Amino acid sequence: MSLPHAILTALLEKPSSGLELTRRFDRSIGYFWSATHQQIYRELGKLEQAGYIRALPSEQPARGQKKEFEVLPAGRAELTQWASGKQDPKPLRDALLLRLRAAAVVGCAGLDDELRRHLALHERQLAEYTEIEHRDFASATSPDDRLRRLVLRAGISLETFWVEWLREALAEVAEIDGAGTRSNEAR
Amino acid sequence: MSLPHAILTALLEKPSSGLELTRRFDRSIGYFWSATHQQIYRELGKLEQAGYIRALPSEQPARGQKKEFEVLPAGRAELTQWASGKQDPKPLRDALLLRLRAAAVVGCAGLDDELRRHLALHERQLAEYTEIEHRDFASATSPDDRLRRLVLRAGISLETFWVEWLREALAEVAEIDGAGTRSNEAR
DNA sequence: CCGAACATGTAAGGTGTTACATGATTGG
DNA sequence: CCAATCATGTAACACCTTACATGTTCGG
Repeated sequence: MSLPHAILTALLEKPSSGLELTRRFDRSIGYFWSATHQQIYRELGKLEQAGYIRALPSEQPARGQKKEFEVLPAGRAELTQWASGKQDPKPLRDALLLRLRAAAVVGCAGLDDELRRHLALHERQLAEYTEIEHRDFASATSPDDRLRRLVLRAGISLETFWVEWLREALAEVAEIDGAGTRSNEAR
Repeated sequence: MSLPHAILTALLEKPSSGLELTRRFDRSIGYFWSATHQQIYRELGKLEQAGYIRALPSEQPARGQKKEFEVLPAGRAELTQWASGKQDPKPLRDALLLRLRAAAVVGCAGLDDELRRHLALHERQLAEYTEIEHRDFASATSPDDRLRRLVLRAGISLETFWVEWLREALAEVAEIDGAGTRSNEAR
């Protein structure tokens, strides 16, 4: 049940419309909890019905019209309770690792291209995070900023992990393929 | 569409029954792709219908009777293709990071207990992985073993990341709380 | 007025989670 | 023979993903 709380957090930081939320979920919030606009609109409906948020009373609520939401006290209470509760970390689920394990069984043709592609993606993401840290958190002093920087650093460390591991993986696969080729030539 | 391929990989490594698969998904395979027995039985049914696997012809296929599966050539072909294809990495989704960001807005009461709890969990997982590496991969020479060790090392690096980051987070939260307490006392 | 971008939504299908149901085997 | 465990499933629900549908605003 994380998505509703992600939305509550976003709306507390700044009241927004569905599309604005979608954009923010493509940026800062999406760095650790992604969501599509369909998920967001559906969830906004539920949150409004539950009395956690309300539409800012402004224009007519017609289709195609912008509709901004703000968090009600009940929503803030719900978020506070959720954030301070218990929740076990979810086990890792990564398709690339799974594919590597599959490659150990069915052979790893063309695997290095995919590893290089992922490496490039993670390098780019790492560069983006690093730039954000320098630009927005050069001097983070308020508790809010310090917590947000802490979260950003988790992202940086994670991308750093992937970059390093993918380089190791490429070296390993190159050696395996090399050995395979040599033994093929030896026949 | 990763679960069916995870099952195909597992069955290629060793033909198994549903419950045996479940156990293996609690151990080695589950380290990077978890699944419950309900998911596994449902998926075994689909894979059998698709002609990717078949039940080993042995006893009567009655309810409550053990039923072992093996991979058919079509299943191996499907897995090979999937493993060598393209797939973008999924964006990170982590509830703890989200809760930290929420805490930046609604306050971080009781947060350090939760951080300490997660730290203990990740320390234990790291110890388990490290032990496996020493026990099973002290001298990994075959291509299979080297790939499997590579995957295991990803797990080790990830758990190491969490342990280090959680320690940093605890220090940060302690400072913030300390400052908060001091400013409360100052009133 | 028309196309592009903005803005909100519906529908369908796949995946994961939780709770429950049923039969077989084995140890006491 | 009874309880615990093994083993295989069903059902219902929540969640995520993809594709599609509809209306508004604004620039040319």
